[in-house]
Amino acid sequence: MTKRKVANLLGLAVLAYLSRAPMHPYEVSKTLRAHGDDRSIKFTHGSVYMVIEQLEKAGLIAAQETTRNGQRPERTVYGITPDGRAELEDWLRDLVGVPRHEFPAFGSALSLIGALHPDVVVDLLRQRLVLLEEQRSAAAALADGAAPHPLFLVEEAYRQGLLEAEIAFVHRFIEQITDPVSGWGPMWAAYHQTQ
Amino acid sequence: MTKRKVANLLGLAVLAYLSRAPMHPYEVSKTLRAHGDDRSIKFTHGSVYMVIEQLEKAGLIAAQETTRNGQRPERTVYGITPDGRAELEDWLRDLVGVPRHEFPAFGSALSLIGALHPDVVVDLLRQRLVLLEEQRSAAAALADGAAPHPLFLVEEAYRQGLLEAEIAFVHRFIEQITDPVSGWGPMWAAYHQTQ
DNA sequence: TCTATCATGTAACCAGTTACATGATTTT
DNA sequence: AAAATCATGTAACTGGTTACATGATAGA
Repeated sequence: MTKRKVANLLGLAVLAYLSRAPMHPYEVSKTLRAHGDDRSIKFTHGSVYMVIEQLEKAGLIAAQETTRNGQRPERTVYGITPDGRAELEDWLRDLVGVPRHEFPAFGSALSLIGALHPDVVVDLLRQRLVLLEEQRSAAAALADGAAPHPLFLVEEAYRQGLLEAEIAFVHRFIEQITDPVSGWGPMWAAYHQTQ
Repeated sequence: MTKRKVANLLGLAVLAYLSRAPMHPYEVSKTLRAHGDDRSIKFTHGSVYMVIEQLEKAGLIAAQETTRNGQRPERTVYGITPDGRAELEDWLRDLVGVPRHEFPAFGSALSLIGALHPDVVVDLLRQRLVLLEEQRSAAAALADGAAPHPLFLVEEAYRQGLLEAEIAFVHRFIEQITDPVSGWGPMWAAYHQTQ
């Protein structure tokens, strides 16, 4: 895959929204937030302006008109271009069709966890479990609240799957450390001393 | 949590390594790669230099000596400071103890997937499954290759858990779309026409 | 009417990636 | 001895975040 002009996934979301109707940046920002896209895509007010600028430079969107409402700053309305539509389709296909290596923070922490004493690790994992289970409840509540169609919650379902997997993993990990007969705790603690 | 001076997780890894022994940047880079930390932490040659500079500015590490070997460029050896040790401990505790919201790319794509036709989505999901299952085999092979202690593979175990969850999710999703009696396909396709 | 919040955008700063530079060592 | 790769670092570019600016509207 030849590197995309605009890499930021926020750009994809903007393309998706502009493919329905032209909008000005602030409106895009509002709409994204209103639709709860901030749960699945990281963005701030500022980054929306930035990415729109990039998309325009790349020819994927184009300014359509500039209006002014009283003394408010001018608003430029952008629309998607044919290239933009093609990019939207291609990009989405790629993301769905081919999994990419990711770097979840908890994974990074796990790879360095030897630097902590096993006793404190167990405490922390228990604390994490509590918080994860809270998230699970919150997610369940969300799933109950009626959505227009479950397709709108598919991203939530995915998240929940990951959440369950993490909970299960943390449970297993705690047991591996604390198992009275074959637990890693003692060896780990001894190794930890040597630093 | 008051914002960390150095946010990049690569900085955490560098602190962890320097807490065992002082090193010069290139050596850090090599060691990280040799230990396979590039599976859990994203970094390049260049970013190691950058993050070391940041850590030094923040007082978490300090230059210890500058040596020179023939005509090669000078090497500056860095060691961790007491502040650095404290930060390492605190940061790791935080990462393990409290889960943070993340933004996996597949999740982002799912939130926008309505922009694709359901038929192509099903194809893409099937393709994804194939690739995910390849990853699963590769991971299993890795787990068999003898590690000094399973603790060194704990990050892999975590990854595998997530992988299984994703595979299960994709299976379910395909069925939800294609189920002959209550599948979302037709409604989705109709909606998709309207654009 | 004063204050808070919304609407809208710009500018400055900082972090991260990529490309480049150059001597040393190893391979062919 | 030429070519490739390793060892080591710097510099330039680009992307993203944060902070700021300012008029409009709504609530107390």
